[in-house]
Amino acid sequence: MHRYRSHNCNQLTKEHVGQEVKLSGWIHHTRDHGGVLFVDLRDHYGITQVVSEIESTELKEKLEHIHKESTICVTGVVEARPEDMVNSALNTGEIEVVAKTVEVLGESKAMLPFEVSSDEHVREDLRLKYRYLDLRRKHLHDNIILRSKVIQLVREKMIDAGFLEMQTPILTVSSPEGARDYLVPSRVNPGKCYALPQAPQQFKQLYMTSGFDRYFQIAPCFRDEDARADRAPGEFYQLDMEMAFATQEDVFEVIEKVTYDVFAAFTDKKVSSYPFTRIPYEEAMLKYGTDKPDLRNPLEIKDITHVFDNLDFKAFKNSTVRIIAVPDCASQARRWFDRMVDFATENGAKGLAWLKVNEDNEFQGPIAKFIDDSAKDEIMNITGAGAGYALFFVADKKKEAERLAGLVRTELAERLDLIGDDSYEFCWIVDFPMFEYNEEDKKVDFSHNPFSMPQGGMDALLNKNPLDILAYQYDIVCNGVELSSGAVRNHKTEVMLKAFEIAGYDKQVVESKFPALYNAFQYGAPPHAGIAPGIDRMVMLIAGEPNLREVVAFPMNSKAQDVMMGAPGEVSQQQLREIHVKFDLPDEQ
RNA sequence: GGCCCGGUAGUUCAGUUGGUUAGAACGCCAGCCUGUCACGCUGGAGGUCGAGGGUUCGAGUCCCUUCCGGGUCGCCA
Repeated sequence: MHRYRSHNCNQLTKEHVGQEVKLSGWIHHTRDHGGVLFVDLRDHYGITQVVSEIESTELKEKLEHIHKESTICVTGVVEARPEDMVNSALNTGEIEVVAKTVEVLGESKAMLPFEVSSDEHVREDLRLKYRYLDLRRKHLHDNIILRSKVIQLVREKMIDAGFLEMQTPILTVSSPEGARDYLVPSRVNPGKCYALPQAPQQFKQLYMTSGFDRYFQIAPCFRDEDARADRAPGEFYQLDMEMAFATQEDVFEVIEKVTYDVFAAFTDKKVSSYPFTRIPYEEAMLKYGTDKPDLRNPLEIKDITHVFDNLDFKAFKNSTVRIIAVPDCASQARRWFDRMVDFATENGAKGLAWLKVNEDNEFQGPIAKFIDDSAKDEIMNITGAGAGYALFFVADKKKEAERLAGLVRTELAERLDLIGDDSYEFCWIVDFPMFEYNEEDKKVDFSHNPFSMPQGGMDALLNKNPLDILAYQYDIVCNGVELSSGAVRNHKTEVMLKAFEIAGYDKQVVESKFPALYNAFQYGAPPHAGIAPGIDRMVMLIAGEPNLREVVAFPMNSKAQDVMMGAPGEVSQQQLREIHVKFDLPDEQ
């Protein structure tokens, strides 16, 4: 006979009636009716009802006093439930197990920190402290199962597409670009530190240079940055991939298929069919005011700067003017518009002008008097607005106007409930600028990844205004969430040196900061390109969760602490001496 | 580091203009109940109202400081 179980708690049906079985699991719930006692026995797979009848008083007494969430092992006989007692909510609802023996395997305290059997909202710090109890709860348990299945499918799809899963070092060197590193002091090299990788960026490029063709890895990445709902502090996972002899389109083709297949496999919602929409960065900033637009939002921003050139409206003079036309909105109360103005000013706008288009297609509202007939016609033309529309105007310096119009677009859609929740809308943002002007330092900087290939190559670097040069740099975005960025890499040392020179770094900096890539590329590098979509974010989107911690089994809190394990923790003086570390802490008060 | 929201029983929450002994539901404990599956019924235990200070005859409630949690900006692919 089996030591712990002959079946799991989601298995037994009418077919098993009459069999003697053994089940193990957690006491999910008990219902004591005096003469008869019901126990819902739960394991990873499901729930089975165990019954103790009046004839076995001793057994019933025993079961009655075992605390919920204890683990027990039950032997008994499967019996069919009467027709009208079938529980259709359970896969095992046709039967029940009449208990003969019960053994307590692991006892639980009487008072649980929170109810495991209910899905009632619980304070998050408590959930994190007792994560093993939280993970027993169906909702989170199912999310972690989903996560595992998503990763498994991603792996299968990548391998089907000819990719090899390969590892990269966890203890490596600090990368000077990007976020702060997690550092690990070296014992045998006093005064030196390893860094945990922010991404396996350089290693995957070295794999390509080493003659491998298609690499991928479900890669842990470490960044010492402050948390957000969609950004875990500390560590997270990426589907890191790279392809040799590949263009941007080659990467898109692989990733579009994998993301589509994975999302479609786990959701009933509509998933964008591929090829996904490509939106140049400049266009995204104009139409959506952001480089991670939510395409479920039907509103679009238009530029009407030129319309105000000939009008005597001082507030809009010498500004970039953007407009959002919202259908079926003119009926909103004055107070509703005032609240939108408040929203805009709270976010740094000087104001938010608005107009209504009335039944006769006339403008009504605070700034109507400044807009003459020809300007009105032009605005109606550009926006496609008609009766019942409300128009919102944002005027500022170009960058600020873009940002504010983007915020207003999102806020309008949310307040008017225009964002449907029945689809995953993917798009690529392409043609990111290679450089940007850093106002603070008064210099040209890389705007994203310094290893991206500039469009036009060396010729562009030599002959174009740096701020006009675009990069083969792209983001994949879903429902307003940035899943990843990627790029065609710069595999030519001379182009690399020139690009760094424009950003103010000389040859020596490149040689010393990126010795591996710089040296490797002098021995014949293949053109290569890649991307690294965030696994946690994908699962978060598929699970419909608002927050990354709902799809991570053991997440840290927003202060990058694991309150269950007590990480980060103190270490002994001996350990610190061995790694040659002394803390320099601010004086205690 | 800035801003916003929150912290009341084991849990989720309510708590009026500052006014009697701070409540409910679930959970827990005891008892009753032979068919429940959110079982039902009776009774009971359980509170530093996050902490400290202040105003007041009187503070869960008002003020100040501070701690903790979440969100967001800064930061960040």
